[in-house]
Amino acid sequence: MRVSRKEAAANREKVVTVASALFRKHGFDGISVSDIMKKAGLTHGGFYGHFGSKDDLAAEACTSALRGVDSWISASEKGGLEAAVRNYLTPEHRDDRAKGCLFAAVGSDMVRQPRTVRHAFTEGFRTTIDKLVRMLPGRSAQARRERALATMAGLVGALILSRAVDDSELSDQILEASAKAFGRQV
Amino acid sequence: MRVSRKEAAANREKVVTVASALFRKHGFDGISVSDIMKKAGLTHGGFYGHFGSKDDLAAEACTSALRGVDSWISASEKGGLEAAVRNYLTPEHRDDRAKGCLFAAVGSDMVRQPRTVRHAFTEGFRTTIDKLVRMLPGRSAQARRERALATMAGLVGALILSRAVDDSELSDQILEASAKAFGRQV
DNA sequence: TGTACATCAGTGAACGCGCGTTCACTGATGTAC
DNA sequence: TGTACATCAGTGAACGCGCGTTCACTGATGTAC
Repeated sequence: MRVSRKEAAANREKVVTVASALFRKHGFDGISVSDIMKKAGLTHGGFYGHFGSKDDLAAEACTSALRGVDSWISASEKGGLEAAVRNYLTPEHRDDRAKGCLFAAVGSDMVRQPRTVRHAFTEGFRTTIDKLVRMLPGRSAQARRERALATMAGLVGALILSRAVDDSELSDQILEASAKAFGRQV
Repeated sequence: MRVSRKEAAANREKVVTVASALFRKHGFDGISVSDIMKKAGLTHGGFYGHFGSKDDLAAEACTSALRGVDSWISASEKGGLEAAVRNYLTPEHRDDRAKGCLFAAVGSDMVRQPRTVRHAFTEGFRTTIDKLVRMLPGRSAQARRERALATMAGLVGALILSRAVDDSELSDQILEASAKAFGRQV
């Protein structure tokens, strides 16, 4: 059953990618090592040849998920802040957690995660803020950074609440009101 | 071992109160029925005399936790929106999840909860927005409501991110930048 | 009001289950000659 | 380049554990007379 090193490396990467989607969809406690491995086309026994623990995978999966920020930022570069906000607060993003923003997918669970996972999350957050700052107009660097922090908070909160609520009309209203508020000058 | 009806009713209420704090602190999956009952001064076997399931308790605990919104709103009534924002985005609120806002405590997990729990959350959210709308100045009712929705999103997102991040300096910056942004005219 | 009995709130052992993790094994890959 | 053997990626059964839930039991409460 041995597999070439190249294949093994590809398998490992597949597991991380699959995990980053499944953790976002189901939460860290909502998906098992066994199910992750199955979705990656493997059996659960091989897991510990690649990762030290489920938590270790979670940390890597966070880092992997946060690479998606790049595509969001670059897709919004021309339109500036308003485009970034509009691209983030869409019904499609709300309805597809597996491919969406990690901050919104597991944000309120992060405080209960082990050090390594929180650290990966935090580094990804810093990177995101830095990229957002570069998109913003504004006088001082300080003012731009403050605005980036508040805007990110607004976006994450809006997406989380729009997902949490069980009424699709209210959910749409949250997205629209937030897009309007955070897309213009705060 | 039987206990008077009055005591039984008080025990039931105690379980709901304790659960509302423990769910906020540990998340729905992070605390067991057994531990909740222990914290309420009872043993786990009696649980199903009061509740149909852990999920049923979770729904009641959400409703209970959302009654705390009243004290936040009334404590901020004189100072208006700015006071409400300042009262919400404090380090104390960030550091005491058990007594804090349910939206921020379990927001990103809510989409994965059973119908009854999401419904309790949603009704509490509606009530909160209605109360917040009444605090806001502004022209049309529509504009005030939109502003309330966006502000609540900003507050919840800021609190969640300030808790998620593993760097206390960054955490404080999130709170301060968000308080500044959401406390003034959006 | 007092007695006799039915009720039922709470106890703690036990259940089945799925979880994260371990391990002996398999057989293709990689390497030494 | 070809052969012989060591390596090790992946398999699937098994582990101990804690979970939500059930149940037979206890004994104080509530009620009927």
